[in-house]
Amino acid sequence: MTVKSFSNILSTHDHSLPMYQKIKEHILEKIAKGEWRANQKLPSENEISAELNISRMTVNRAFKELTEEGYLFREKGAGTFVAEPFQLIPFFELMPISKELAIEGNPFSSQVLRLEKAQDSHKICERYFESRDNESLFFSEILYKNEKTPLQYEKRYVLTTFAPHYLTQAFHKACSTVYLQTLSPILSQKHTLEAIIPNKPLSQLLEIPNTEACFKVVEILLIRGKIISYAEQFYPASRYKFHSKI
Amino acid sequence: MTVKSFSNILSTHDHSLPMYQKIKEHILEKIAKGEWRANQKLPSENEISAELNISRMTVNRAFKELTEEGYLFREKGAGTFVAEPFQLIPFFELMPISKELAIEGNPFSSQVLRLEKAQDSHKICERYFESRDNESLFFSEILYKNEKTPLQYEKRYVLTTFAPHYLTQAFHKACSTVYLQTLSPILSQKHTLEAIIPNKPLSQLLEIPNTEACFKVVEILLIRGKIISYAEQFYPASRYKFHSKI
DNA sequence: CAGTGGTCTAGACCACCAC
DNA sequence: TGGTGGTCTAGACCACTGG
Repeated sequence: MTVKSFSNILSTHDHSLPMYQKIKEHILEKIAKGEWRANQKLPSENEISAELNISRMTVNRAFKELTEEGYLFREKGAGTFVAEPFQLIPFFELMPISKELAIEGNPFSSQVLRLEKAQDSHKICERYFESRDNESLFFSEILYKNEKTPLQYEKRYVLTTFAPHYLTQAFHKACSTVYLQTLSPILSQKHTLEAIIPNKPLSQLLEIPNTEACFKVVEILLIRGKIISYAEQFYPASRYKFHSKI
Repeated sequence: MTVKSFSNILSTHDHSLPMYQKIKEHILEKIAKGEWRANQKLPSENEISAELNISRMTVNRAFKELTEEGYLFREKGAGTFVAEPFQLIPFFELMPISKELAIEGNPFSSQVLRLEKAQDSHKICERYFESRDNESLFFSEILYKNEKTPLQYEKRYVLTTFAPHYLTQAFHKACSTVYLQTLSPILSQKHTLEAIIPNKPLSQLLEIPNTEACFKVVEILLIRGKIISYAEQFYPASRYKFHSKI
């Protein structure tokens, strides 16, 4: 790649934008115009820094950011390449139930059905916590309502060591998810979304006919990869829809 | 801030991790432990680089990345501070079915059940296209399979003016969504996700017992706000789960 | 004013890759 | 083996902030 692809970049003495920004925009323009196509190799950091008479670190910053933004990909020892154009992938947000109702300004109430030390913690640890230790667990069953309409039934296990005061909570202002999130700033989480047909007790709890489906959300909370809570949440599908963002 | 907050970082000669990573983790740990709280000021880049006897650029990279990740915020001329803990809102991606199977390296086949000019376009325009004009529409019914297992049933209406060659497509390599996306670079889209219990014809098509729920996705494709396609897609819930990307 | 972060330089060493 | 990107250094100048 000996072609001078960057020579028409504005002079180094134009300080309206930082140099790495100018490089980024120049590259994006080439890609947008189709001048550089997917999987095509870009000039190396050394070539560009030599051509523009700037430091390699500056070129590196431009390349690194464009890579993080998904426009390029890099291979150690090989080079930097134009990435495949990406598609708009729609996604659905899932907010904690209390947060969601609060945002919409709806009243929120919770009915604690059970809140106790778990009996069969050994089995639960093995099944849901990926742990062979018999760790001590709390168990809760909560029904969250919008005004008087059930919106979510949740059963949850929590490590007692993580949330020692869990049993004293009323979950009046915040749902269990939000409560646990406040306990640690470094909580991470995984969710799985399924669709199910509720069994009879569940449909009675949620006050829906058993001809109606439910969303089932499995929520796993982790700290540095260790599971500290496992929950299953059920939403009546008639009262809950996901709308895509983007 | 004269306290030596970083002195217990592993020696510079430990090359198991890049230095900026070690700094990042050290900072995250302090935040996690509550040692540094929200809005608290961190030592400056200069202080840390002096204390650890490393370059300021290395500290800068750690700070910059933690800021991009939302853990810190910075103010020019003032300093670097711990950010408010943020809530992780999980979201679920919905990829076009052919793209999803391609990524997972699965075989993909499609069975076109119907592909024709729509009969009752006037009603359809009014109901789904927010249009009182009687615009000409194509109609398709397609069953997408992974190997021989049905994965998605889709019915779709498309403006004939947008996709004049729609009837000649076989949808062997790309599903209808991807085909339509290739026709215009400025397509936007809206999706709605519901859970339903399938009726008998649908459960037969998808080859599932009628005790099993389905995801129903409504996909609306638009160009500059004008709807050009309306589709309903049904996924058997037993064969399809959404996993959150945080 | 002194200190801060934002940017940039002109080198350097390394692991990795293609040849 | 020579080129690539990943990382790091020891300086530097600037605009901006706070006291």
